[in-house]
Amino acid sequence: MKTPTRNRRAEILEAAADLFAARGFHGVSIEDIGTAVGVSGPALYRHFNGKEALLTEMLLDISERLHEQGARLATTADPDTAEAALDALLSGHIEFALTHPALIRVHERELDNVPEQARRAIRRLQRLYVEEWVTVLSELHPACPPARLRAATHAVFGLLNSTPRSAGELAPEAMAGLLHTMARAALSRL
Amino acid sequence: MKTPTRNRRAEILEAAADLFAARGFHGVSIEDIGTAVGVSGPALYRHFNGKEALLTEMLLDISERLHEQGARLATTADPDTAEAALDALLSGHIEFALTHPALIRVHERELDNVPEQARRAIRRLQRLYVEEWVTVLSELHPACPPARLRAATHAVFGLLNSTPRSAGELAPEAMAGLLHTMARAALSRL
DNA sequence: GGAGTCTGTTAATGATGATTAACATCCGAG
DNA sequence: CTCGGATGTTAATCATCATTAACAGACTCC
Repeated sequence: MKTPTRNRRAEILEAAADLFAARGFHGVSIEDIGTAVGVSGPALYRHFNGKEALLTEMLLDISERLHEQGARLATTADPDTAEAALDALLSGHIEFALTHPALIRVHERELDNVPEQARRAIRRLQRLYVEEWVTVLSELHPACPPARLRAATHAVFGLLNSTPRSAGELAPEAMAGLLHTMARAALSRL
Repeated sequence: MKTPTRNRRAEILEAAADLFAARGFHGVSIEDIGTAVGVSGPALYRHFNGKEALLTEMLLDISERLHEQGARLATTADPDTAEAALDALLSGHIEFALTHPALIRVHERELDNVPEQARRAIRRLQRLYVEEWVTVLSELHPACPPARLRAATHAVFGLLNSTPRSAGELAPEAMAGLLHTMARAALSRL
């Protein structure tokens, strides 16, 4: 029985993400998560070392995906294509946020519940992701100081990550277009 | 002893806001809050009916302040001054977010931990606040469907409320200016 | 100068919840 | 077959917490 095992972990992570997003890390019990995947309670310890370990793996995974995606899409040293790189970053982030609203929410909110060491690793990945944006933006706004570009990047993340809050108001494609337009405009005047 | 009493409640609410913002509602104990204001634990029950009641009052207060502020600043039926009204709404919200980052954070995150009835009241105030923005925006973008304006408003809130996350990167005045500029730009193209 | 209200304090009380123990199944490998 | 590992189950265990009880000082008003 090697193959079915792969799924359990993923199933658990997915269910836990939804629950954490809805009620917060401390608002969800191990038992809740177990129930959500059809097993009950302590069974989760066969797959994770504990509740914190579960959250840690979730956040590390998200941060890695965003960072990796960012590194792939921002690969542009050329000012001519900086515009294109920014559009790619925007589309990538929007796609992720619309596809995985629960993950975005958890990523935004639960870092403090991760044990110190892992938290540092996660923060590093987040920082690297931000720097990818800053690099692209600095080509578009050479005169703008890095601190300002960083703050602007965080602000745009706030805008793009608003998705989970306004869910259902608009169709996904319309929402994607709107977010892209707004973010693009917000970043045009720095 | 009439005067000192007034403070306790405010003190408690303030300390609780900071703690909730930092660790989340379920991550903070009554004892923690007590300690933060220099009394210990059950003393809080002399001022609030319980932990949920405390959070409820906090969120109601925030929602009321934002709504009241919005109603005051958006008072404009005139398309000529819609621009000015929007600027006022922006400045007001930014001022609030920069002055009370903890409150903004709690307001954004903890609604689900409020008991049903109060939650409805809070949601109503939030909805009214959004509608104030939508009203102003609809004068600036008459062709834009309301659902889109609402989504855009939520997105801008996400941008403006990014404050707690990028704290310290920039001086408050610089941050205020940046957020205003970005939000203005984001809302110009709908 | 005492009754009453306000605020606090320190011990229960009772739940809830994370984690671990002890005890089954199932299944593939040899 | 049968041994071992992977997965689960249920019954402890041990903390942490919200909330309530019982008791005490302080200050106001009469």
